[in-house]
Amino acid sequence: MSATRLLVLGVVRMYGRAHGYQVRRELLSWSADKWANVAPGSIYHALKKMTAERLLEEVAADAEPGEARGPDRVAYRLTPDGESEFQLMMAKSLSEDDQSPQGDYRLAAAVTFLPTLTRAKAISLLRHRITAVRAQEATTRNLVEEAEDWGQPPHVMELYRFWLITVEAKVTWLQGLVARLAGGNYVMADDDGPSFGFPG
Amino acid sequence: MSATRLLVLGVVRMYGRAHGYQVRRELLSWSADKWANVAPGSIYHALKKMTAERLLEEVAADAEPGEARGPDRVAYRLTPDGESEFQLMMAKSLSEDDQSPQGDYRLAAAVTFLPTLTRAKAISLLRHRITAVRAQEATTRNLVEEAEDWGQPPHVMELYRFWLITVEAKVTWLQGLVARLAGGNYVMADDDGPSFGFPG
DNA sequence: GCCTCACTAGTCAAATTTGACTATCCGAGG
DNA sequence: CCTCGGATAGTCAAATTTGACTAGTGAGGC
Repeated sequence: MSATRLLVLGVVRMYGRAHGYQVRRELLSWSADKWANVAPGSIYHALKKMTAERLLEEVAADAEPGEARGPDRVAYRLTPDGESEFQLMMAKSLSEDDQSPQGDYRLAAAVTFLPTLTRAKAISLLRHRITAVRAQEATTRNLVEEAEDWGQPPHVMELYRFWLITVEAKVTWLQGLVARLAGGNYVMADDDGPSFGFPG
Repeated sequence: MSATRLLVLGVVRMYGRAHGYQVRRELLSWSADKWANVAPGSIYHALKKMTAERLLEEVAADAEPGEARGPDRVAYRLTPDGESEFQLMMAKSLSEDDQSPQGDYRLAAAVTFLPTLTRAKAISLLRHRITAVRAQEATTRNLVEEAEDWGQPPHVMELYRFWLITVEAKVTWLQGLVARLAGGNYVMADDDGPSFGFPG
């Protein structure tokens, strides 16, 4: 659903085992408080919610050498359900463009974890999205071209124009990204070599 | 703060006197549930909140001829405070680009009410925003060009690219809008002729 | 006359988000 | 030894958002 869920799940997954503050720090270091909504409370909430949904499970925090500090320190890791939910959320966030306010933040979150997918999968999901966005683009272009007759105050066309130019930009970027992926950029889950992808 | 507040305040202002369902219908007819977050509950909440803040006041609903239907039907209208708050929100929403998730929805909401401003004011506010967005554009462009060194996994650059292309699109549109305004398009608050602007 | 359907108008509990606030530990400086 | 700042780790009440649900009214069909 929300970008926060995907981000939190993804960060725990990438650490293998993480407690709340670790996730929080990581997300802050990505400035994710800016482009998604990740206030501290939301993170802890997401962790608990997903634990209740059996996507995460609590594990004893590693008592790291020489550390017995501070509060409780519950750590989390993904369950098998969490792993499939993560794959599902990635697929949806990359491929579906639900022109809702949050759509782009989910997209951005998913791109963060892009190397966790195989190259072919990533390309296929993004192509799916391109189709969807293209359809929107066409609809909006029509709106802009025929809006005059439509009984709406003329300045409303500016909104359509704004939408259109945004959507065009998105298509351009998506196509570029697909091209770069197809051209072998980035180390994906099915590549070898120095892996920046996160181990499962 | 939120786009909803501006939308609700603006719709009440444009009707002069409106009850909740009127606002809701109007906003739905703008598909504002898609590009801002206007669920029914938020609208009624905003109305009550702003009433508590003395931006709106309750007035007896016009008992329109032959109607005594349904529930309570409280109507609202702007107080003087509400009027200045509206002007303030318009100014902020148009001129400040707080790269937060909600920034663009506020912008869109404000554009909806653009003709309530004088031409000069609208142009000046938008120019201010262009400056701010340009600064962001430069920052992001740097990020894209120097990201390699930055110790981040390379695919993260795609995020920057996405941000950059979005920001570029926004600048293009803003400049176009300013040009159209400067060229005399749209009937603004200080124009005469068949006014589509909303009477104060 | 009665039933259904759609529109009108709004309520409310539950879910979520916010961000200021609490509390612990560590190291440096005095 | 004491204290003060900063990082660590998280909590919690309040604010906000969500959207399914309630309930009155009129029009049209049978």
